[in-house]
Amino acid sequence: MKIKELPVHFTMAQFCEVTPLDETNVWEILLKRNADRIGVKRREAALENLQKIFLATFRLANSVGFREMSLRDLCRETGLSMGGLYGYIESKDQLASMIADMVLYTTEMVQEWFEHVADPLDHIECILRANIFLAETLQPWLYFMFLESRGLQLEQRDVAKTSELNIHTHISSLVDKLGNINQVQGYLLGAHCMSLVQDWHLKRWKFRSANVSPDEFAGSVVHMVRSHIAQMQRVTLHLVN
Amino acid sequence: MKIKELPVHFTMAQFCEVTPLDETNVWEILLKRNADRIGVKRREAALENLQKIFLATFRLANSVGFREMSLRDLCRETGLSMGGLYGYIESKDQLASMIADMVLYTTEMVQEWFEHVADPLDHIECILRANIFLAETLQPWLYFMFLESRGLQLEQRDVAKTSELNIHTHISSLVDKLGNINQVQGYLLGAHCMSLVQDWHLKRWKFRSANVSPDEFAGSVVHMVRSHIAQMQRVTLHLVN
DNA sequence: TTTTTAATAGAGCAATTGCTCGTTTTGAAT
DNA sequence: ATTCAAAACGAGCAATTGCTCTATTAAAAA
Repeated sequence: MKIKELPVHFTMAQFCEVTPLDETNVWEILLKRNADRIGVKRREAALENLQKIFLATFRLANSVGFREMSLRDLCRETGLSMGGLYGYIESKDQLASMIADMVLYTTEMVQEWFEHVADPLDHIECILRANIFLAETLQPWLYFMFLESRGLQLEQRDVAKTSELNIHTHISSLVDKLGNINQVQGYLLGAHCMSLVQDWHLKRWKFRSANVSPDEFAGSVVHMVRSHIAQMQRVTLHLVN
Repeated sequence: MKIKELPVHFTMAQFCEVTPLDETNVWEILLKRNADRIGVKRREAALENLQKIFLATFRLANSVGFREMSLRDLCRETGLSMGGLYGYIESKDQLASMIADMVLYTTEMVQEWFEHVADPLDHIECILRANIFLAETLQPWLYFMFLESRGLQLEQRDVAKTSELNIHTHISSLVDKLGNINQVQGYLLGAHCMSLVQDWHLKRWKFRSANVSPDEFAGSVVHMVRSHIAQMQRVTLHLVN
């Protein structure tokens, strides 16, 4: 099945079938995109250690913060030594940059997947679902970016902001296509969409303890957005008549 | 005018009139709640320096992060010396704790203000508006708490989480009162409300550059929530008939 | 097995951190 | 003007940080 064949109300399971981003090939992509900077050349060992390093980074940084995580903590957690670690990263900052790069790469990828969907409302639904389901796979990456982007070097600093604005304005422009909805309303709807979608990776602790599934969550978000748009159109029509 | 006399659709201006939390007495509250820990006894000087210290902390911490803000940076920014600074704080951690305490104090305060509102839908609207307008005054405090709570000592660590869960479950219980809406839907609606409200202080940069006013934002959020609830009730009724 | 290369180990370095404490300055009461 | 506690100062301390570099081990090639 290809992405183009997905139904509008696609589920998490259906999304996972078509996305080239599962938990195994994330590390292959990571290695490929940073091959020149990684000293270790033995592929299998490199993949295994990269996974160790990044999972440990997420565990530490997402619980106490990236800056307060020392590289000695990271060594203890991965089982590597200081020298071993530096075979995979150039510096602590560059470790964060690699995460930023992956997030930018994957989110831009998803953005293009649904350009063929003609109906604006359906298109919005696809974007919402895709971003929620993507966040299910990449939660630690996205969570890291949201909370640590301030601490990154200038280059990667605005990655999160510009990525957010891209999707935001994309949704707003789709709302515009519907007609009968003014620009401020469209802008705010875009903002609300971003907020609702990000909630899934920002508050993962809450939804996990409440046993909410990604499909339930996505369904609720889609329902809320569609209700809001329908109500706005109803009000506008009423004013016109 | 008292809080009980506020209309349901109260504006930012009306809210500011009745709230005992403006930008001047925030510092008096802060001083009062930490009087025993603050060495300096001359009230005027203390108020002025406290303001300097906390505004500088927000400026630095909210742009590069609390942990990466050194106390020497803070001294440069406030004009105080290392020793002078330590007349107002016991430690760097305790500086963060004072912020956590203020946030907890103010958010719990607001929570009680609208208990008299009988209609559940109106009650929800009041909570939404109040939290958005409160975030207009206390934006740097709330933003700090959201982004730095991981770095706090165990005591204050869960302040943000429990505070969020309190309001969340409060809203969900109000939705329950409406009847005809199942528990999962009610839970998710509560989550969406929290997400939409927090968006106002988390993405202040976005709304400022788009010139969105707090009243416009609150109106949009309220409209979205009411539309969603109305639509859920409509669907339920349709199924019943 | 021997040789050679790739990968890891971890003590050590310079810089920075939060914090202290003896000294100096300030400002109100005498 | 004199006094004296309250407040501010800032050099200095121990601890920790990111990072380097040589010694050592593991793996691959001969």
